[in-house]
Amino acid sequence: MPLEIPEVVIDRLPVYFRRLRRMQDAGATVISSQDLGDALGVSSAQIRKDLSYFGRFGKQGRGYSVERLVEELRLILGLDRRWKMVLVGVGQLGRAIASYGGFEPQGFDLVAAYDSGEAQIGTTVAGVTVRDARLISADLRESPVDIGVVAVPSEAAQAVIDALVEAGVRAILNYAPIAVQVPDNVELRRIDPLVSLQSMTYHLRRAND
Amino acid sequence: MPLEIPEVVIDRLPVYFRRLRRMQDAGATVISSQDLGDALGVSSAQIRKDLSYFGRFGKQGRGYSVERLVEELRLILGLDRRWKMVLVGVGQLGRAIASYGGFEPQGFDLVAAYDSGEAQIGTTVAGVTVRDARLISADLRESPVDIGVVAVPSEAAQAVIDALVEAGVRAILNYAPIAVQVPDNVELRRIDPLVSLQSMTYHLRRAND
DNA sequence: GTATGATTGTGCTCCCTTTCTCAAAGTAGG
DNA sequence: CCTACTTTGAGAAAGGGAGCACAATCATAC
Repeated sequence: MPLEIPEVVIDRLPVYFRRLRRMQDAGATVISSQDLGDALGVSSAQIRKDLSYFGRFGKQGRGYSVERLVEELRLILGLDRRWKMVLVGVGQLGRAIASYGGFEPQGFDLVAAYDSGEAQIGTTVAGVTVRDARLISADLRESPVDIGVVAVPSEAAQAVIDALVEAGVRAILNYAPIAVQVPDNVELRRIDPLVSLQSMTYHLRRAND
Repeated sequence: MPLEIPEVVIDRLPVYFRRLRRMQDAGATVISSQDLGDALGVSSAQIRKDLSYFGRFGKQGRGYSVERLVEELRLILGLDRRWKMVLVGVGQLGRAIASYGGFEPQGFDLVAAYDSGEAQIGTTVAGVTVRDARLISADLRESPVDIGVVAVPSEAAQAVIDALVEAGVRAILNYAPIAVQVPDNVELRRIDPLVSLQSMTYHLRRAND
């Protein structure tokens, strides 16, 4: 199983997982790759191939057990436990992220928040008290966390991320609109709505039909 | 120029654009593909090939004029004009999006907001008054917009997006955590932090080093 | 029990993307 | 002007992912 699994495959698994859970809630017990693919807008072959990297979960003539698949994906993705997150940057964007209610039910707990601004330090956000960003290193050495969520201005992003990595954080979710560098052993994802908008306008400009 | 340009190339252009503008602000007049690649963590060959789809902007032995390249990318991406956006869904997430100050300076104007909840209709967000979501169709027929930003609950997302597409919107930015379908001639991007987190935990689980 | 139909898992092929490579073109210094 | 160095643009090669196709397997109906 520890053979090379393409990154694109990993990125699709959460999408499958989410859809399957909805189907499970809706009472479905069995699903074919065809039907799942139709629901998600991908080909059935892709779903079968993606899943086959991890095992043989289906039955010919029948399809996949929804329950079984949900449990397998939960294990594969590491969602059978809770993960600790820290937020750095509690400006408007940071506060919105912290108060977004969608993380906690999925196993992601915000355990601390940091900022470098006098005005923010000491305030409360989503149940935690905002601490001085200079304490990141010391705090995380004492009680490690899994994921760093970065919502600071572009200029500060690289330094904040360096500090998080230095403090042992191995996964970063970057909301700052800038390209940052991390070592190979650190996972980085960026949330960048402006880039999405700007790639859509390329197509809009050409769609004079 | 209207030959087939890969989607992945388009998705990288805004990243190049943003970095080049920062370099321009910093006073840089010339940049090599090597240096730009180093700054962004991509190969110089990729940058040269990406740019070569659109023209020959560089000079051998010298590199690219930063100013020239910024202007070319601005035109390519359609950022030499302003774009009208509507927001659907003004709950916590929607309000955070609306009040995010990063869109307007880049040419994206929020011109209207909609919600289906009594409690929200009539309130104000980011300078616009929230209207009944049932008015989307009529409103947009009268004054068309370019981009729809969707921040409604998962259950409502597909219906809202169908309504926007029906009303002539050709680009959708979807914040709802669900896979939705659009016709081929409509651009769709999704902003999905939870999927990003869940693909990172796959790697975290395996990184017991 | 048998026939019919459905569906998986996977080898194979095709296509798309990235990287390699180098001739051509430009720069800089003396 | 000449030499040494830099960098682009693009053809060729390599690499990787997606879809096709089908044998194997399971379900169902009668």
